[in-house]
Amino acid sequence: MSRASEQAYARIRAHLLSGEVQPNEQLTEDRLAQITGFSRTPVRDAVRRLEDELLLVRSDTKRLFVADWSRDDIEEMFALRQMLECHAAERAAQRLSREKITQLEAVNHALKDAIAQTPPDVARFLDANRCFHEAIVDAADSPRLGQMLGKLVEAPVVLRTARTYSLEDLRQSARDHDELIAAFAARDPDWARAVMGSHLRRAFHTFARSVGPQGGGAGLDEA
Amino acid sequence: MSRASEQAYARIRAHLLSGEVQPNEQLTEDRLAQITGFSRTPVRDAVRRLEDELLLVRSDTKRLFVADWSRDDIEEMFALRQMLECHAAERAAQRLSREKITQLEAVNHALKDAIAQTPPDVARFLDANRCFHEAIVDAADSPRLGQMLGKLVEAPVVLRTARTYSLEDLRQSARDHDELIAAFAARDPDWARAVMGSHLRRAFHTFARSVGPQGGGAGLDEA
DNA sequence: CGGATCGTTATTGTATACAAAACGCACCCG
DNA sequence: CGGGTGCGTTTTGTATACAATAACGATCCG
Repeated sequence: MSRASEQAYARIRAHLLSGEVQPNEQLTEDRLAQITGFSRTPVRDAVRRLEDELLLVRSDTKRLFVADWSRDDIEEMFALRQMLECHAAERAAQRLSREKITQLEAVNHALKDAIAQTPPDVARFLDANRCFHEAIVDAADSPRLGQMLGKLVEAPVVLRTARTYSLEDLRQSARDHDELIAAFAARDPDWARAVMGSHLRRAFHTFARSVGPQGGGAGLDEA
Repeated sequence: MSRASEQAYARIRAHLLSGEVQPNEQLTEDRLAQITGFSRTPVRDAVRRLEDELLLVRSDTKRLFVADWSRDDIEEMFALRQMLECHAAERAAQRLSREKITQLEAVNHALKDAIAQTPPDVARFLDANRCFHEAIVDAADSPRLGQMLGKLVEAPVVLRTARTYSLEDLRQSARDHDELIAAFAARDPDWARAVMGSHLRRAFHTFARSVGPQGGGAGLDEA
């Protein structure tokens, strides 16, 4: 989309993730238009996308609310991501060129650098991590798969999860990436799939441990 | 969405599937507004959805075109559908109530009736088939999974595929459904997944056989 | 006092006019 | 003759006004 629509999307999204709004809180298109500074037209566009990503939901009568992610929702999200990204890893193993594999190595090197800082540079870690996973999905060469994963990874939980990583978690991630690269270099789809599976499953448990076993919305229980 | 937006979506979709337009043909929002009789606002809404379903695509400069589904695209679509719907079957096996299973039996009974006609009532078969699969996805109780599968199944290819079924293909589908029901009744997720896998994979090969081994767009080579 | 109904207000949906951007073509210059 | 540049046209993007619908509250009746 173009300028206004895109910016409106980014601002509303930031607003939602910032924690300034509560799950189940009602929003109006007018209010969002005020916040973003654009008219309702591009705002409605942005809202459509955010609905699609399930950051916003509409009531049965079209009123707009901040989504509330239950624990079940989050589990579901992780499960789907795992399924799709394992598939991506499998396909990537069959398609990645030497060149691309070298690039992955570079990205993971940057990721390790971010970890090696004291304290670890989590922002850079996240950035490199995202880049690494995106490259794999891209190599899978499946537009629809990419689209689906895009939405899943965009989910708010992923962002919030980051800071719950311990240093050891971060290091294990880097090791997983190394092994993924080895699987790619060996052109072994099964191996790649398996490594990706354990990589993501561990991420889920790390998350699950950090938020505790209780259900309910994930929007407020922090700080 | 509401009336105009929804109707615009339905009409444009019908227009695309009717074959009156060619793959890669350019469309304008204005033209679609004329065709549907609504203003551009709801049309743009509808177009967004159709873009999301990949029936329409935009060029790098935002111009609108009828999507061209290559053979690779179709294979990809089937592969993703298989992956997701196997997952759904697995989850459904763990969740379906006796009651729901009974309903599935009824639906499949209707499906068999449609086949038993001479000639087979393909429209009714398709309807019952869709209903059957939707019930399973619904029972999987995973909103995002449902959303993803919705888009995939909406794809045009599925509709066009129907008429390439032979009577024997239709009967085999009914048998697959029976076995799925058996797997559900036994609460055996692995069994359900396996049956769903072969069910959908066969559908793919039926399709692939009917359109032949060549690549290229799937929009015109019929009649 | 409980509950339904109607009128008011808040919110979303649609149409239209206008702005911005992209395409195509002709023209000009090397 | 080739290529780039400018201008008119086409197409998409945005703002605004208005229409339709849903929520809320007050009033009236039982």
